[in-house]
Amino acid sequence: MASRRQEVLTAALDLLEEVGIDDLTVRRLAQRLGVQPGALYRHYPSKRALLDAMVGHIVAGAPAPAVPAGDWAGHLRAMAASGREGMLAHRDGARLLATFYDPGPDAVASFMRIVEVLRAAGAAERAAVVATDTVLAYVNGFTMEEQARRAATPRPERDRDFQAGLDLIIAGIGATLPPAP
Amino acid sequence: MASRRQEVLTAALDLLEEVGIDDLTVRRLAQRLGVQPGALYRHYPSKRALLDAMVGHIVAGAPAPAVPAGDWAGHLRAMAASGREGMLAHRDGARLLATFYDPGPDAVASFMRIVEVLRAAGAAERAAVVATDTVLAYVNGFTMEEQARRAATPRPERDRDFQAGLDLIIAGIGATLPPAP
DNA sequence: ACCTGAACACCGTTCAAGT
DNA sequence: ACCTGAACACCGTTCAAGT
Repeated sequence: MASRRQEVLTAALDLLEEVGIDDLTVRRLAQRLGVQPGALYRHYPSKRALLDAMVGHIVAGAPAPAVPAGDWAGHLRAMAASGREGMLAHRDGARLLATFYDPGPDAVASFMRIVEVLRAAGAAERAAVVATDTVLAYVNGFTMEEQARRAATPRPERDRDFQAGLDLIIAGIGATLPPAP
Repeated sequence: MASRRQEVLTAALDLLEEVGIDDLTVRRLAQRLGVQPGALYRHYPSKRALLDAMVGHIVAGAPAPAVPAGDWAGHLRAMAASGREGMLAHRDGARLLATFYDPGPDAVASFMRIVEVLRAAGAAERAAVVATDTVLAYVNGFTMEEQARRAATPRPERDRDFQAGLDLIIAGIGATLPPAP
């Protein structure tokens, strides 16, 4: 069922967990698959292409949960949480995303969905884009730093701090919106 | 006057500008200095140490400008602007910082200064730390993405968007502070 | 369709030896 | 103090040839 291409990708994701991105090597991956290094180029045209596929798998694996239609803050929180979760779920996930993430049509679509939700709440087009971009930048910056440090602080504290910063941004966005009916 | 160690560092920073971080190689650097690769290890114990020194030079080169004592928002803006500026001033600056930045005593001190300014404005200790961390995460996340895209949008627009997002966060922080006398 | 064998042009790092 | 020469253990990638 699983194509050889799939198996290579899965092995690469496993290897990432074991050795981290710096030691994720074409040759090591080949060894783990019991194959010569050059053989992998049948399945992916370059290491870069493999890393792109890994990133695609990571972002696809963190779908935003359903949120009530009118709840713009809930949408923002859901996007933020699923973005952070997707990165934290994999060793060096944030660095991998930051270095190799090229937003595909799905990412653009989910970005636009958030913008629409904010527009529906009364935000002007530009304000909605700025707000969405700001939350995104915060999520990436926070998670990057969080994962770079060697987990000095326990997870519940980090969750609390993440939420606190996000609430600050959401409060700022809320102040620019017309009051709810 | 300039030590050899300094000259190596300067050459490395020049090379970064020319070829980018991915092609910044010990061997290329040696060639540029007219020297054998191994010779560089007299001056820096490892490539990693060299990169750390480059990061130190970049962060030191972006000092925050003076700001009126009571102006907490001005302090936040100054920190944000100088952080972004320092990264944008060098090719791959954001990626370099994100990957090799280990905050030294200077960075901690300037972080604490901002926290103090917020405390003086009436913020509780934790709220002040959260606010400072949030701005920092935003700056890093925004600049990272800004530099990753191949400068599709012109600089003035990017400045405007950066400011707009920052203002959102500052508005959120302001809402948690007691009103100014 | 998938892999081997073998090469090519590179890496970072070490270390005796030279001046 | 600084550098050479030479090696070591690696990289990513290509490609004819095999099954």
